[in-house]
Amino acid sequence: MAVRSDQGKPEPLTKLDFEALARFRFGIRRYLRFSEETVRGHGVTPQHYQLLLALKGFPGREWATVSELAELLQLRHHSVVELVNRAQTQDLVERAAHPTDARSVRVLLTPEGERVLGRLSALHRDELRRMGDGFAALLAPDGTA
Amino acid sequence: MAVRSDQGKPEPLTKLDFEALARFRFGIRRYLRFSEETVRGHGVTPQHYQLLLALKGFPGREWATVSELAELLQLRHHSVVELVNRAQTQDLVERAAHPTDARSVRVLLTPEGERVLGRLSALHRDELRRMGDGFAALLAPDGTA
DNA sequence: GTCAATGTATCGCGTTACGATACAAATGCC
DNA sequence: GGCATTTGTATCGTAACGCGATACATTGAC
Repeated sequence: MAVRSDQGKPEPLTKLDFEALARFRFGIRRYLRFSEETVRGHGVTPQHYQLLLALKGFPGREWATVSELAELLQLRHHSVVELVNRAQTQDLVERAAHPTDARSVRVLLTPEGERVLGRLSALHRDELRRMGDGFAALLAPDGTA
Repeated sequence: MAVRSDQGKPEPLTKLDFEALARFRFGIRRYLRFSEETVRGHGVTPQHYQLLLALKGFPGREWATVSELAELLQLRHHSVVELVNRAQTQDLVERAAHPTDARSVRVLLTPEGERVLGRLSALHRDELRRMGDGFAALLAPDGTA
């Protein structure tokens, strides 16, 4: 992979390194593209799907606070607020009082959100299995996998 | 993973399935977030970096046509046109005549684009090695990896 | 030479994430 | 218990970006 160890000043990348990075990026873009077209075909935006998935996929519970979602979705707090607003008008999620902290808000799925997420997640699971090994190969940045 | 085989009508996903999908998505978001902050810190947008990388990472050559880029970046043709326009004003890429097809355009890196890409790609390579196994584990959708 | 197919470019638009800002509740300190 | 600091959520204006619709040039088939 043309790397020494883990120093700050790296030696130049080889053509193969660039190709591997590009392949990896392409794999991600392709998956996200599949996801986008799939979810839009079901009437929701990619952001909505990610929101629903983050809620249902939260370890141990089925809801999350705005701050937690900001971390999971890697967005700013107020971007999540807006996203939740939008999803709420679509009847995909709802807000509820936090049991112990009156500042926080519990964001949780509506039955409709649950239904949509179920359908979409199944399609994503299938696609991931389809990509499966191909995706894993992308992770070998020296192109030898 | 709670799957039968590969039929169209899937059985419902388990909590673990949802968690795995959410983890996978989180991993992607995290990587893209790292990428965005890194490249912006060097004065380019994420789209610019992806464009440069697609050019330099093209197997066998160091340039690509607009159509090829549209496929690699998973964008519409005209979105790529606009992206190339923007990158061109930043002196990151340039257009050149296609040798055999007068309709096509060769998009290639400028020396400046080459420099920027080299620096940024090294950082991405390092980050990927850092995430390395963690990312691979995300790919096991049943959470057992 | 005509015509469909291909490749690139332009324009206007809607969405979305952001920074700046504001407000409410909780926490720590004395 | 009062008060400052921190934490959590929300609002507003803005800029970037990808897209659909559209236009134009070149190629290739016949």
